[in-house]
Amino acid sequence: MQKQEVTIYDVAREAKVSMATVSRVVNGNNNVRKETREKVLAVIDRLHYQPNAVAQGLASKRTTTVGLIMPDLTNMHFAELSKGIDDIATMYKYNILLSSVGNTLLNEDQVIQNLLNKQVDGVIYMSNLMGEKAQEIFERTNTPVVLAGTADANQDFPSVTIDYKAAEKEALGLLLKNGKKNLALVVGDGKAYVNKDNRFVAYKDFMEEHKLKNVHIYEDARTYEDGYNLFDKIKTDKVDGIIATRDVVAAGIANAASDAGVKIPEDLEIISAASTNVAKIVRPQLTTVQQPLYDIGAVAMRMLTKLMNDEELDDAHVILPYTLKKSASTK
Amino acid sequence: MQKQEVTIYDVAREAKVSMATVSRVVNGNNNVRKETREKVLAVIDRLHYQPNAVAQGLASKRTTTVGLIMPDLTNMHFAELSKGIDDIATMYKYNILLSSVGNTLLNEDQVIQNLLNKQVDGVIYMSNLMGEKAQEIFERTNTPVVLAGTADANQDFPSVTIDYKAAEKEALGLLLKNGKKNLALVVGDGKAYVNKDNRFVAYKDFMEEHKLKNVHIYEDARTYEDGYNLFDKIKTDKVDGIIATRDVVAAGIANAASDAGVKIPEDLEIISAASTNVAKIVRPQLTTVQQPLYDIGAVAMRMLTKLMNDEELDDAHVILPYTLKKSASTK
DNA sequence: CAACACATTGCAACCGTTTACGACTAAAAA
DNA sequence: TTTTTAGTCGTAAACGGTTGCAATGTGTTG
Repeated sequence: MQKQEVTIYDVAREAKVSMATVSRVVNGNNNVRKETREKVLAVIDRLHYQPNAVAQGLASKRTTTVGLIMPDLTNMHFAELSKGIDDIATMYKYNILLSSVGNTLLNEDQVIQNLLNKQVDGVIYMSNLMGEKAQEIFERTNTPVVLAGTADANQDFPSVTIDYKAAEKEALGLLLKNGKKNLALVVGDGKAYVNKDNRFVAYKDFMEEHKLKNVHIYEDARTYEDGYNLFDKIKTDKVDGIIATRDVVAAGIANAASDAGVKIPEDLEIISAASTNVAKIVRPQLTTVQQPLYDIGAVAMRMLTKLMNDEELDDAHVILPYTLKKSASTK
Repeated sequence: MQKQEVTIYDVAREAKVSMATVSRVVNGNNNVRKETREKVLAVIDRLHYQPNAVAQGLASKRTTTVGLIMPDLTNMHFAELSKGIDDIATMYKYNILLSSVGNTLLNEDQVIQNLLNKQVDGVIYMSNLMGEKAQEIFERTNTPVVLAGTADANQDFPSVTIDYKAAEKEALGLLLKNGKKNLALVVGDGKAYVNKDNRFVAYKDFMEEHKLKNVHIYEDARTYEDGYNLFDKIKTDKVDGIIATRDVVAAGIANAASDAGVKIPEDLEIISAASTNVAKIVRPQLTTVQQPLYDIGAVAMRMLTKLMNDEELDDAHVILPYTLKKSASTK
């Protein structure tokens, strides 16, 4: 049951040097004579010595671990973000400690506190909406935090996003240009920063600006089924242009429309604000707002590495470009 | 820059007790008088004391962290597995340390070693094929390992799977019953345990058994585009029945077939061996082998908790039931 | 040859906990 | 009253490293 077979002390003894010296060669400190280094390395090799990262963490106060906070692993949006984060983290030799907070804010603060107790060197937060307690915890700690694909209303924390308002308006503009007047917004969590503080605002601005009266915002549409089932209401409301934030939802609406004999894009145009495989798979293929999710994650992680290294950030609020990619679900 | 504001020692001093006592109340040890406990808890509360999990880990040799090894976060297959794992891990108060090993085996052993150095209490492995070095490392350590959705040829490690051979044969049987004779297998990694040691074997058995001559195995089909592009070859080979292991690939084939005017299921039947949203979204909807991915992950994690707790496993090789769910892509 | 600079190494404190062990107290048993 | 017993609590040694500082040796310089 001996977990730690061989410690730094064993190596020191075998190599006839002090632990300090072994520690130095393990950490690539170059204040070591070449022959000594080689001698130590030989022993390390022979004994299969592996440093205990927990002990290193305690002594050095750095765990080379970053915490990731997200709502749902199986949501492609977060999966893509995570991939960008993971790749950069790996590149900089950080491990990722995962924490999904489900879809509710319940216990978010406990989850975060737990992460902090594990002494992560930094945190990437990509949940939709930061709760008050969470924010307090983040403000109290000096562990750096970067938001990826979301932001806080006060811009208190560094973040990486796209210009959600502009994207929303551009998408709405396309629908309007195509002659659609009864425009609707379909979102998941209405309280999410991206929705409440961006999409809703942009939508209302747009509607006012173009003197469009029929405001339709549908919330809590998260799954394919939600989208499929929502179609009835959409039809009743005579909506002819839709922007859905998740593409599985958009796909559900599109399929329901097709099944009901409604022609896309003639009678109904659909734009998805996310862009995953699904948008290509559903027929007609969806016009989408292409968010550079991978890049958002990667940039966020890169920023975090700087912060963990006590470097300054050139820009604490990076906004990456999006593109509106037209496809068959709009004219 | 003081990371640790308040330690157990501070609490001890303020509460006029020893560190040992504080430790006891923190860990819920009941050898503490009620009044003492309350006094200590009050101080903990007042000082916002949070235990340092790294120090706990070093002293107790348990990190309440498990390592997760998988190829790709953005592959729904692994995402679903992970969710099952994550939920159970959370339930048992474990955190997850993520390690994706890309699609190549390169450095897999380093990744694993790194995880082990961080003193994870256990590992869940769900990559397709365990490399030799990886296996050696796992055999040398006494950190428990459970395989989820895969297995090793020798059954050396506990695992949770479905009966891939039976599933394969049942699917092939359906195609044959529907009059298809030119049956093909489309897989991602041909060397993966699930394919090499199960699907290929079952396929060849089946073909022999039914005296079918035209063997078609297509490898390296991983993405929607791969599937779409593969269709040409499939057509040339006059294949009329397909089992694809990934549903995005199946969707690609289906869409390519539709675009080429090939009728599904009349001229071509398709079965997907995986079952995510995509199978429902593509038209015609795909007949799928429903793997209980979430459950596989959950059961694997549950087994791991037992192992980490030095409990015996009733069954080290759990096989969960699958179902063949017929839909529009087969008759 | 003395003085000094620099490279190399060891000493020992420290990181923040857990936990065996023993001490102490008060109540129960003899 | 004396001895047991059980319940509480403190002491101090781990856990496996890192790192500031001092010590040593070696070569350089005046």
